[in-house]
Amino acid sequence: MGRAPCCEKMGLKKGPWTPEEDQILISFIQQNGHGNWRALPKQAGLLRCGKSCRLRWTNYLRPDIKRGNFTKEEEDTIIQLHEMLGNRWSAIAAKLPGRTDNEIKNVWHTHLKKKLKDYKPPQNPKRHSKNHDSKGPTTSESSNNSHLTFIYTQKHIIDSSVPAPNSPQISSSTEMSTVTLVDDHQMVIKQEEMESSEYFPEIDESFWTDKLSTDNNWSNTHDHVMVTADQELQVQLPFSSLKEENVDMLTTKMEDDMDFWYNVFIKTDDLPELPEF
DNA sequence: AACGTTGCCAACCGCCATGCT
DNA sequence: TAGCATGGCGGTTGGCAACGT
Repeated sequence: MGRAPCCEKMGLKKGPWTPEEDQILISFIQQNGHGNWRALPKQAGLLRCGKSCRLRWTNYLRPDIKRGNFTKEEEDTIIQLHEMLGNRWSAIAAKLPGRTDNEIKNVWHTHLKKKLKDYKPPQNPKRHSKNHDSKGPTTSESSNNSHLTFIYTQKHIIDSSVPAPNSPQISSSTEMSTVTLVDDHQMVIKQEEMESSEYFPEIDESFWTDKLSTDNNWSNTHDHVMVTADQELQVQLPFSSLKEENVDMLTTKMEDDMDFWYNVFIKTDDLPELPEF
C-alpha cells in the first residue's frame, strides 16, 4: 500500500532530539496527554512527526523510565525471558518495569548475547529434525504452532556443602514445579518439591539422548508432577508423557549461586488435556 | 597526534494489527 | 466489509565516543 513514512513530509525534523524539544514534548503531554500522536506535534509546536514524538516519549522521556545500567537480576531476567519469548522485546519489557523494549533490545545485542554464549550449553543439543530448520527463535516457532507449548524447567537446588554442579558427587537435589502463564500460548513449568536422589547430571547431548530416549528413567522417575498456574489452577502432568518426541528444544542452562536449571520446550500434542485458563 | 576500528545507543524504517468510519 | 488512520513492534542504521595502532 505504500503509505509514505510520516517523516517524509517536508519540513519535519529528524535525528537527535534537543533538550528544548524534549521540554516542549514533556510540557505538552503533562498538560494535554497524548491522545493522538499524529496531531500532537502540530498542537505542541514541534517540527517532528507523531511517530518520532511517540518514540521519544516512550523510550526516553516517560517519567517512569528507569535509566542507568542494568542490574545482574535484570540481565538474568532478560536472558530467561528471551529464552522463553524470543525476540519479543515488548513482552520482555513488560516484565521489567521502567525498561523499554528498545533498551532491552540494545542490551541484548551489545552485552547479553555475548554473555550467554559463554555459558550456554551446546546450542540445540536435542533439536529434533522434524519440521524444524536450525535457525530462528524457538519461541516464535512455538507460539506459531497450533498446539500449546510448555516450557519445562528442571531446577536443582544444590546443597551448598556439595561440590560443583558438574561433579557427579552431588548426592541430593530437590526439584521444583510451578506453572505461570507467560502468554496465551506459553507457560513456564517448574518442578516443585519432588525429592530426587539422582546425581546432578552433566548436561550435554548424551544426557538428553539418555534421558529422553524411549525407555528413559528420567521421565518415568516421577510419574506425576503437581503444577500450579497463578496459584489457582492445579493440574497433574504425567512425566511419563515427556518423551523425546515431545521435547522441542533444550534451551539455556541457567545458574545463579547454588541453583541450576534448564529450559526445555515441550510440545503438548501427546500430553493430557489441560483445563482452560 | 592522527587515523582507523569497534561498540554503544538513540532514532528511524517498514511492516503488521487494530480500530474506526 | 473494505479502506484508511493510527499505534505498536522488531530490525536496522547512523552518529558519536572510546579504544587501538
